[in-house]
Amino acid sequence: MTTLKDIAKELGLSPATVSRALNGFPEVGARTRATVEEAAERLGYRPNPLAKKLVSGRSGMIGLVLKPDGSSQADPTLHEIMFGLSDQLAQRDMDLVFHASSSDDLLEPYKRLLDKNILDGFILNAPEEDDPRIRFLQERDVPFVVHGRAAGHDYAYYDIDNRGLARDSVDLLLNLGHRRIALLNGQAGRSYAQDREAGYRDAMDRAGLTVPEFAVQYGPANEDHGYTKGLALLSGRFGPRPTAIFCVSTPVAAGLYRAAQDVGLSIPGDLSVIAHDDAVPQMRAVNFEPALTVTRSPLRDACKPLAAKMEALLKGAPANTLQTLAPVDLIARNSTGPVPTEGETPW
Amino acid sequence: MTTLKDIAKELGLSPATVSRALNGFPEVGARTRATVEEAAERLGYRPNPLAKKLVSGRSGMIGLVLKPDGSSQADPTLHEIMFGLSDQLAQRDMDLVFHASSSDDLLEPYKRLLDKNILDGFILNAPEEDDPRIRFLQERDVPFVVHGRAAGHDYAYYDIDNRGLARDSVDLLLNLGHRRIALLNGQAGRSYAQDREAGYRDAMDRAGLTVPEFAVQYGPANEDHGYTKGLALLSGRFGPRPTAIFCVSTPVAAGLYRAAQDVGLSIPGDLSVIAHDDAVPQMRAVNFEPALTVTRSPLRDACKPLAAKMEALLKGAPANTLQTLAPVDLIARNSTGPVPTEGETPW
DNA sequence: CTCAAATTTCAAAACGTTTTAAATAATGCA
DNA sequence: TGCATTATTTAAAACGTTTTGAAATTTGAG
Repeated sequence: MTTLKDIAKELGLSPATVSRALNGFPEVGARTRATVEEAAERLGYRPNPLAKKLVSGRSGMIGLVLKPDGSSQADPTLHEIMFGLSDQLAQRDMDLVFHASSSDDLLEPYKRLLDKNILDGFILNAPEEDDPRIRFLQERDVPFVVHGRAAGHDYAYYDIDNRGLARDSVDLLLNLGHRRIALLNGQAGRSYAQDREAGYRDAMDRAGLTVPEFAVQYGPANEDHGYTKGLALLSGRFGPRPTAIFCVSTPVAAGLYRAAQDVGLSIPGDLSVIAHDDAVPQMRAVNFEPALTVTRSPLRDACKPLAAKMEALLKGAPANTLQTLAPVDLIARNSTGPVPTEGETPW
Repeated sequence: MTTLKDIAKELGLSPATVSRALNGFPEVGARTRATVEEAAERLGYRPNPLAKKLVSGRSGMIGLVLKPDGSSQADPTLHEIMFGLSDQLAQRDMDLVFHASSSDDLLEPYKRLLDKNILDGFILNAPEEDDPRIRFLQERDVPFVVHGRAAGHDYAYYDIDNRGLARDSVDLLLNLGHRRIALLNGQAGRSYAQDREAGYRDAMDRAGLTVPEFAVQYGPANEDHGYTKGLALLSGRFGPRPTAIFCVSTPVAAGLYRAAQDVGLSIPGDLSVIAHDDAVPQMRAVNFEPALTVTRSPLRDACKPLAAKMEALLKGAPANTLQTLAPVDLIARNSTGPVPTEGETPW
């Protein structure tokens, strides 16, 4: 391993000059710089990041803690985030230190990693209302960026406009004449679920429609949940069945499709379905039969801003200037249609 | 942040003594040690790992590079490995640095991480025959442990006895009277696929049975592959259909179940199915209908030995003493039964 | 008590870099 | 030419630890 000193000795220069030459400082002579660069290349010099970080106080390592809790198991969204994030961080010369927390103390893995004293910051996902992780990191003054955003956010985040997309989705259904519109939501505590519910209620309110309690169902955003809760809604057990359902994710919609088939309802003839699409590769909305109408925002798209915000944060940008709320496109396909005539009466 | 020097100053000792006291060196007085430990506790001292590693040359970071290639659709096995590995490494005070290689140069991410000069070693998965990654790491003298094992292995690895489990599976089918036994294999290049095929052929050979070319089908070990290739085998297009099929994974078996249903064949009446089970939580062999007969070795079980081997390797153990080939259990359930009378003639 | 041996502690160097403050060399201007 | 600037380079300190070799202290035997 050739070090800075080796180069300095080789050229009869001081380590300081070599350091500056290689780091593009302005006060180094053009000739000197050229010589140094040539020597560095020739000797195959690779700076030792530990040494660099020791003095700069930065390690270039960003932590990501995920909990392998039963429901989020094999979650394709986690997959998507991890791969995308790793890629985007790498492009900014940072690395992803991944930790799976098996402990059920949420904070334990953060404490452990912080104690090791080697991370520059964290990326959090799936925040909840009044999230203890956020409080903890703020208390300790550790830089972090959140994917998503909970109420009263005074930190760096990237989120999509969940409230807006829900409003848009419901508006589309309202314009098609639907009145009995249900929501197959995500887990109750999650802020994205709360925001989408708020948007849903905004639109329903504005249309003067009341929302019976059973019309909003919570659960993990997977196919099983879509199937069982979809079946329950369509069975008519709660009263007249909805003519349109807004699903919190495409897997939920897939479950709902199955439920509709089992009950003998056609889409979009008897039931309109719209969903939010995270655009994970293995569940493509276009491949649904009929093709699924969605609001679409690829999870991958979140990774770049998350990495960029982390970079900015570490460079000293104040957290409250690093907040993004991204708008979402609505893509109309074939799973939404006019309300069936017998369904025009509201709940 | 309190440092070693802070403690030294606080107690009127030298940093050297404090260091030794905290690291359990024998030559430090009992009283001194007690005082130091007390002070360290009181001041909330956390050693700076960068500094430590700078002098020791170790970082405690282990790299894992995965390629998000299209076919590995949200691969639950990757998920399982990542979570398990992170956990096991953490227990040994190491951390997982995860990198998703989007580049199609296999070696690029390894080079990049090595150039950063911060990793102690790598964990590789899914080796192929004459794997370029292995050659590369051996050339550079970088410690690594392989999950799986390719031919001519002179490195540290943990693998299951793929050849043996395939042999056992086929033997079970042979004992039930089956003669036309097919293999739905994984991707052709992968060493685990080659080993299982070898075991399959061992057993068939020993029974004096010839294996027609179409009886072994390759592809990604997912449900789609199981369905399409299963359908092809069961269609009779290649000749008399197999009466038993050995599947390389439970998702493949799930696809095959669907195919059998579509063709109108009952399991195990018309078709016996056996699979290897990685025991990922979202595809449980007991929940198959009928419950799936499998050879079972949880992926999770691989993580502990992998982490342990890495630890040993870094402590200086020679790689060829760190090779494990784990035996696999066969669990008979309800998807295997006696050969149907019309199926007793071999291919 | 005394002296050698054993135990404990210390000062300083080392790891590979960056940064500060000071020194030297080069340039410009009168 | 001489002096003040400016441009370039250097030596040394710093980051927080471990380790080496020496020094100081304690212990034990005679």
